[in-house]
Amino acid sequence: VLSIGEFSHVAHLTIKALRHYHDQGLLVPELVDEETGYRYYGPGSLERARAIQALKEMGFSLAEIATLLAEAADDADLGAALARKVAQIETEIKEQKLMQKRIREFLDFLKESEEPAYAGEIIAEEQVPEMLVLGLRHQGSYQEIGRLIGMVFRKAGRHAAGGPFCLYYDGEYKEDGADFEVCVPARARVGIEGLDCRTLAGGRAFTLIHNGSYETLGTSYAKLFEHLRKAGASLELPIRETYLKGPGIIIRGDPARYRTRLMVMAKGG
Amino acid sequence: VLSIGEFSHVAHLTIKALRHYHDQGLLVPELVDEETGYRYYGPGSLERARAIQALKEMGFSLAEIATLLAEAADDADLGAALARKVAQIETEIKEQKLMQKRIREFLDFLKESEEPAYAGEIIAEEQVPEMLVLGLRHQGSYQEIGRLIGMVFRKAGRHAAGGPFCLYYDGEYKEDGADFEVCVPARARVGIEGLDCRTLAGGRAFTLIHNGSYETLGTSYAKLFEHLRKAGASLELPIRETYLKGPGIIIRGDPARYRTRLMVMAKGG
DNA sequence: TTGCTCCTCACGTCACGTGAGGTGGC
DNA sequence: TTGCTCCTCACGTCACGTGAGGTGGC
Repeated sequence: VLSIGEFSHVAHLTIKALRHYHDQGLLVPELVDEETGYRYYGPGSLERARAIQALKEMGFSLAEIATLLAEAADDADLGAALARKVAQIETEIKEQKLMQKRIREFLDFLKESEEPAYAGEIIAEEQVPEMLVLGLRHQGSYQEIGRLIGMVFRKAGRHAAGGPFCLYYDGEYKEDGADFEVCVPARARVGIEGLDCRTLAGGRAFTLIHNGSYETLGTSYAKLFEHLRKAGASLELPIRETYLKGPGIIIRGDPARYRTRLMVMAKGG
Repeated sequence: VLSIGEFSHVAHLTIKALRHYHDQGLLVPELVDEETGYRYYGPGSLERARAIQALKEMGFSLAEIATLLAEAADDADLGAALARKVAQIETEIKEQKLMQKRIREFLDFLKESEEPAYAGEIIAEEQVPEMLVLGLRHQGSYQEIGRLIGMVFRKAGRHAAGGPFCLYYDGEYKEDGADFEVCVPARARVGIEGLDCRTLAGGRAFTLIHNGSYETLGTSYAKLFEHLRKAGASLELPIRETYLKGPGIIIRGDPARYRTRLMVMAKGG
């Protein structure tokens, strides 16, 4: 017979674990000194300890192990419980994989919508090329844009090739019933249920980077339109608003740090 | 502002969970009535609740979520933590798969060593066919057989095609330094490090099923040898002992239920 | 008064690890 | 006496669930 410390070495179990198993009645020492309370273990204990370890390495809890060891008369009786455990682990793995999928999709989204380096709040005139996009047109409130962006990204999945933007088809600001379209650049022409895949025409455009909260967008638009008028051009709808850095999906960033690119196409550009 | 019950509905979180998040400082109500202690939640709480849920579905603990929400200024700041979490989940999945593998291997072993239906303790004379086996020869004590069987099965893996048996090359019983070989039937001729793959010759054999503990094997052998002598045959080494039902790997079955097939080949059979 | 919503303890879960504080024999 | 091995509490972990017992306004 061995003291708990000695047995701990041969069984590869900590003293704390052995005491715990004793408390649980899972592995009772062969002898307990009544005076000192010292536990003593024999070869039978070692055999049982091995069985416990083997079942633990198969993912069973101590309570499960206790009932298994109590009810099974030999190895063959374990079959059903083992098969069930494999299935149970399988569903756990599926949950883990689902978590990974959620994270990976979000990481993809972060990568796509990474903010490119931009100069300050200068008004620029440029020739923009045409672009393949996936769009979702909607009549409603601007409040819904965040939700719609999420939806478009989810539907587009791997086909999304950049950050989201929005096209405004109204000539004026509308609280309700605004007509707009949430878009993402597309990698290739694909057919996706609920999304419209098409080419956005390019042309002569005026752009401005707006820094800060959406509530102050008006001022920036005013500047842009004024510039347009001075240049003798008139705008062609829709207006394009690209969310370089917006409120985020999980964490609402500081509105002061939002960056939005406003773009209007010059008519007959 | 909403009471905890109302907020619980819109946020899809139980009241208990909301109170817990409050205790942890993770989601503090926007207003707490000092007299009644009633909690009241506003739209800001909803946004934070969504963030918490999103991160929970990605596998983060409440403590992790608290630090993430405290330290990240926007979505992009989550990137590193998310990547780490994917890796962490990956190692967890690997552990789960290892558990499944252990269980499956054991289930395979159970299936292979399933006890075929046998009549009682009759002595039979039969022609046995030759058999392809994987063997591990060893000099030592019979005590080691259990361990060696495990080793042979582990090495043979998928190539094992049936239950284990043992060949005894000594003409007598030996406590120490016995010469024996632990074998399993093989599916096909393969080369496995440490195992000898070869064909066991068939021939005229006498077999007897021994029921019960190994300690009483002697009596059964005596019967078998006597029968052999009466039949005018002499035995050819090695003797073959097949463990139809033995002590098991995890659970030591009742020795009274062990079943062992003893087989001796008749010389010049 | 009954019913409903809310509140605050306090305990349980799982498999031990981490002390604290104490003992008996070499 | 010191050191070593052993002992028994008791608390912490994680994210709540499950009561118990009580309150204030409709």
